[in-house]
Amino acid sequence: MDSLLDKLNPVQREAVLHQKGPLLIIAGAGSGKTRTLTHRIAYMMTQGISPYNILAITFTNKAAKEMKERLVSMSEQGGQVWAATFHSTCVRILRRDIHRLGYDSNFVIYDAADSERMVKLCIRELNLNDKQYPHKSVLYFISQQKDELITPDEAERLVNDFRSKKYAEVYRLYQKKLKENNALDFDDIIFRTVELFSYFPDVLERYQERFKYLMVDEYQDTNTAQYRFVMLLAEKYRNLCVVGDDDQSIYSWRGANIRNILDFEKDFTDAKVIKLEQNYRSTQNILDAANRIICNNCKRKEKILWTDNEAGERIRFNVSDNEAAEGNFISSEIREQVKNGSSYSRFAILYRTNAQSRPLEEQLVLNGIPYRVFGGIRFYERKEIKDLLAYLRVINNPQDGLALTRIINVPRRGIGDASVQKINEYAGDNDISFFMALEQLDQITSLKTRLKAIAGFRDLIKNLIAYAKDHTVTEVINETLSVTEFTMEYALENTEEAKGRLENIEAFINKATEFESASQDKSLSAFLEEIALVADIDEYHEDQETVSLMTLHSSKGLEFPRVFITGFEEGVFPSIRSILDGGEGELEEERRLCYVGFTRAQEKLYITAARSRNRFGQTVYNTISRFYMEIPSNLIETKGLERRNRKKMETHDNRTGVSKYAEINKVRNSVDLTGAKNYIQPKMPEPKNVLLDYQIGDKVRQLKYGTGVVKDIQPAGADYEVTIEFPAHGVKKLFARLSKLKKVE
DNA sequence: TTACTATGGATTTTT
DNA sequence: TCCATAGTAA
Repeated sequence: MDSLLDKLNPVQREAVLHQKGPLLIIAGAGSGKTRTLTHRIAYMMTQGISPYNILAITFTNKAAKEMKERLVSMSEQGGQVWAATFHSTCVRILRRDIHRLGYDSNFVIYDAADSERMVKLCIRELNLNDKQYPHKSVLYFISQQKDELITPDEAERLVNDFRSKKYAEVYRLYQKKLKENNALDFDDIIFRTVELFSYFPDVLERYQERFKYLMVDEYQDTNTAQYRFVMLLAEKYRNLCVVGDDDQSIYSWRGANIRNILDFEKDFTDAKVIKLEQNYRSTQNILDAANRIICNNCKRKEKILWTDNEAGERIRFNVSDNEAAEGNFISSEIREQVKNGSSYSRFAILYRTNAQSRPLEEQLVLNGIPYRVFGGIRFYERKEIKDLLAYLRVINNPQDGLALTRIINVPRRGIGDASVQKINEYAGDNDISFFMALEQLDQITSLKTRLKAIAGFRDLIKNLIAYAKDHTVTEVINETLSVTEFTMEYALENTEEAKGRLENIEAFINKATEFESASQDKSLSAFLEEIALVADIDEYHEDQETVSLMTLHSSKGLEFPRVFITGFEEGVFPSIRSILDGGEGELEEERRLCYVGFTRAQEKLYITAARSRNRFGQTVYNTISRFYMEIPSNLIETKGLERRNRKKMETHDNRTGVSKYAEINKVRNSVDLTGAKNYIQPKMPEPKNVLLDYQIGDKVRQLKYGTGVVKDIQPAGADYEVTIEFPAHGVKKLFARLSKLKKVE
């Protein structure tokens, strides 16, 4: 028990010992926040507090998982603590009680793309013009309202002008449709839970009793809805500990309200406030620069990070002629250091926007540097995966009209918009769901020649639903793939892109298999739910031998020995929008983003800029980021800028410099980057054909399932599907290439 | 119904 | 430049 406290510094210890009543921990970057939180929970349990009464809320699955793992390693009861994201916590609460709000407890969760499709439908249905009412901004409006706990009725009352009224009208229709589809979007998950707590005190009380001790991580990122959720839960026992850093608030555009953390002491006048200011991550030079930059923001809680670490090297600032040269500089720097014994995984390349990754990737490819891009188009947002998921969603819940209309013509079966429209009309007239309309197809006389194709689709779905009743998720996926001939189009295409898609499908099947072996609840609905609530960054593992590329936003919470911050230019970082129409508020958020970026670096920080870069196909000339001027010159070593021009980058010079890179541009253009999002340069080229050193009847070993006997081997595209009977896990179908089967004697 | 061309818009995105 | 969308031809 004492050893728990021994591992902490005095301030951290103070936070751990304060167990009852409101507590605000301001945790600077790299100050051992997670350590403090987990120790606090572990210490609680030694003081006789039941793990059953503790709730720790995070924003990402990754943070929740990390916390759980640490707790398990620290305490026997650690595994019983409820540590989860806002969304998964609320989903669990809703599954139990949402029927009180008139929803069915097996509601589906819409992701961003589903919401977008739904908004488009609503705009069309209200006969609004997409030019005057762009779906993106309507979607943003709706999300904003929900973050602020504003219902459609209230929204309509709150706004005055005609256009905003229309926005509110779309919101109302959107909400109505979601309910008809028994669906919740991400914002609803929080909103409906707050509603549930507000309208049904008995439900609230049950959870207040259950969660007598609350902890909220990244509190600076909470929006109004999440704030209400926390306040309601904490109201009764007031054992609320929030942890955050106002300087790392970078999601205000997603509704995060920085005031939540700044006003905590007003919400709880008896709150204890603890500041963790000792940094264990970065060198003094990096910290000094970060401190100096963030000091330029006015609305913040005063704090100065310090460290016992050595001063370290100076920050390196490098200006190149164009973005190709920028990428090349980074690549040679990495190559040089790896040659001297460093490893790829020690490097991260950060940028403001995802679009910046491509020219960087090109240079990495040219230099043979293995890398991995995080974010961008997510795995579950890829077309082929979304299509396959839509099938699963329909099988799970045929009332899911959005999913149903997505796949009705995938792969092509000659059912176009016109037919869908007619079915929709019939469904609307008779007040039934799309699927019900399919059941009564014969009544829809207008369909004529298309009737047969549609009936075929309907029967296909019905068969799959029946099949799913007594088969596992993986089997259902395989069955779906085979009866729909889903992969046929891709297999025939035989392009790099199509190959990538097939690989994604394989990877998806593997995810399903993984799910089945890891999860308690192996049902299809549990699988879909898990998928709905994961992000790509959750997949980040330190052990991959690759350089990591990601946006500055995605990098929050991570650390790397060596960090490159790229595109350090006016209009790129800070972004053009924050300069043009943002006002000081948005610029301050950019500055916080810069602070986040700097504090990711442990040993060495590089900042790079390019004099010119391509923007939407046109060359633009940027000046150096204003943030550069905020770094004291003794902390930074600058290359590529004339001394007299340090304050202001030239605008028209150096067009000649481009020719220096003409050579490399030629090579660059010949590099095929299709599907290179997750490009990992293989050390040895992988064999095109899968060589199998086992046959039917052989005993093989697989990482997860152990040993089993091969029952069948079937070709599947460029791969083989191997059926194996495992004594401990039953019969599994695995892809040879991905499941790494080894023959055992 | 689909396959083509023209047009205009384009941050960040924990779930 | 890349992408989604709208309009048109077949």
